[in-house]
Amino acid sequence: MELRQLRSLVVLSEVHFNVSRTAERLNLVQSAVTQHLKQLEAEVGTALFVRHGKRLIGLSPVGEQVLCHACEVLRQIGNITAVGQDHSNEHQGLLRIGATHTQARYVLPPVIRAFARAYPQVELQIHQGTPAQLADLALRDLVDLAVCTEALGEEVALQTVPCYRWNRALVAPLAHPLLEVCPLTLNALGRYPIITYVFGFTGRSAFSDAFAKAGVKPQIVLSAADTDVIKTYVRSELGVGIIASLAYQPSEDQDLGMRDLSPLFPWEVTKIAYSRDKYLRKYHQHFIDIFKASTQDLITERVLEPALAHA
Amino acid sequence: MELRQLRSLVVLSEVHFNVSRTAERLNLVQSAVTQHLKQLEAEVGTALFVRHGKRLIGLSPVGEQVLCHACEVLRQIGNITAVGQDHSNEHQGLLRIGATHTQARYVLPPVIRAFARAYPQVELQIHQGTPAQLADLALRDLVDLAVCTEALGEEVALQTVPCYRWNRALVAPLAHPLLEVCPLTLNALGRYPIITYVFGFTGRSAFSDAFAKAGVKPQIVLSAADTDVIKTYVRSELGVGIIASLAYQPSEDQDLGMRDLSPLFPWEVTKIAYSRDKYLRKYHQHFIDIFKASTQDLITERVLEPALAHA
DNA sequence: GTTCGTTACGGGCAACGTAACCATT
DNA sequence: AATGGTTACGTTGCCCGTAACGAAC
Repeated sequence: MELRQLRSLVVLSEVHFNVSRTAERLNLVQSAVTQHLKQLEAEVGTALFVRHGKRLIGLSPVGEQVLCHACEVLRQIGNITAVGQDHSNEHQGLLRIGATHTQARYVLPPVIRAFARAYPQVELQIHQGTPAQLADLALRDLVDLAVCTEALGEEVALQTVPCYRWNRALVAPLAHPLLEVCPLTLNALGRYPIITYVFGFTGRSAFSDAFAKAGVKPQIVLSAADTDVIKTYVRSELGVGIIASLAYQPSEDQDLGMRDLSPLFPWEVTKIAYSRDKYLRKYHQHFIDIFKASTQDLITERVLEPALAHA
Repeated sequence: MELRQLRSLVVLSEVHFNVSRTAERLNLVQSAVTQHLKQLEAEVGTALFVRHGKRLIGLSPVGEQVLCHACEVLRQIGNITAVGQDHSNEHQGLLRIGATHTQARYVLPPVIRAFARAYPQVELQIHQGTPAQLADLALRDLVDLAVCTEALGEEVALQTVPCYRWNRALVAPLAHPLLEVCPLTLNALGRYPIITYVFGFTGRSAFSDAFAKAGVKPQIVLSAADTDVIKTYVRSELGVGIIASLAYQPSEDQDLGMRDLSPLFPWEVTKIAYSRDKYLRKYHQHFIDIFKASTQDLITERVLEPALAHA
């Protein structure tokens, strides 16, 4: 058994079992990949693939298991090279971050800036996706670190590091009556059309639960995965927005009023997650530190103070 | 990076960094192993070994980490071949069991007999060791399954399957007064010289705790790792023996009297442990089933009934 | 002096690439 | 047709083994 055979298998599974594409990605010729797969099947002693004639369609049950172990092998091989680079080229490498739109747009910029200053030779990649996709990317080691609020808490194969707490804010056109209502309650919110995040995103389920518990049925006129989209529709007066308060930017959002909603909804915790059997390079760990330090400011400036004001 | 390089590294660490022995084990020549190690160091980019001149003495910190990942790689490679064999030669293979002497001598024989009948083509190996050694063997995948009562409960990298409960029995020459004392207490035991297991073996620490809690200081005249040794010295009247009750064999131990001690000591649980990231072949799992079923009888015949009698 | 590790060199295997041949859409 | 996969065959690279050298105990 050879590593190249496993590489062919793993890449094959990533390109929908197209042998030609697999060969391209590996800088090989198709026939070489065919050989690898053939040899692997011979060594394992069973068919690993489901075939339609000559075309490969998918994996047999045995193939699934083999793939799983093969991924782990390659990850560990990656870890070995990472250990090496960490001791020779400590400041050089690649950092692949997975994040939701909100994180990428409103939380990561200062973190990335600080990190890039500290590690100018580390190439940065930001991959966007839904929380569920991010968990998957982290598990398959297609990103190094996933920044995420939901959906990865229960995945045991992921190590999660809690980083900061946040809560929601109401945004509405400046003259909107909800900006003045006192006290502001879930009931009051329920009387206006609301624009907020789609399910699976940014604390949406806790959001809905809060309304359900209060016996209020909110009028969600629009859901979006993306705070910018929400703001856009708020500006066109489709409804009031409920967004993560850290996504309100005083400088750019002067035309929108903002009210902290932390008394009404539970706090959310944003974490950084990574695969448990992944070796974190020094700069990976440093990124986490920077992220935590930087978001500490977020908490003090944006979240804790308004929260205290309402307390 | 190639698998053979990692194999050389791992085997090297198993033979105290003797390159020649490594080569023998791998059916290679010394120079080949030297090459592998050299290439690996080159790829990792750092010294992996501590050297005294040309001799290899140990691993550098980086080497330790690399070794760790390399072991994992090889284990997963092993899992892949295991998956394959499980689907082609389901009934052929190797079963390496780690056990303490007591398990190997008194518990395993009927299990092994049943297993060997079911899988005549599976080669069996029994490795003996202390519980701590067994845990280590299982972690390093030098045994498939470790049968053990202690010392592996807290190791998170081991999966443990509880199998049966047992407790202790007093064994003494037939005329010994302790066989008649009623009620039998820890205090009474404390008045006679005792022979039992050494620390780290077969529930010895719970044994000592029981005495300590009762404020009794037992007179341990001899400790042994091995029930047979204990019985031998009991026969030569050096003291009374306290052994796992399942190690008393009515047919062969007619010259010794036996009294159940389960009211005096806590129950122990014997488990089967294996490395979490190990693929268990069908017959591995079947062995666990047979073990549990077979020891179920032990409980009914030897443990539960006397326990009820005393209840 | 013996055991052990490194280096140099040559032969043999096998991995890859080219190319011609099938299969599927 | 065109895209995708398999098989056959030749060449190159490199992996191992032999052997001579150098260290360490």
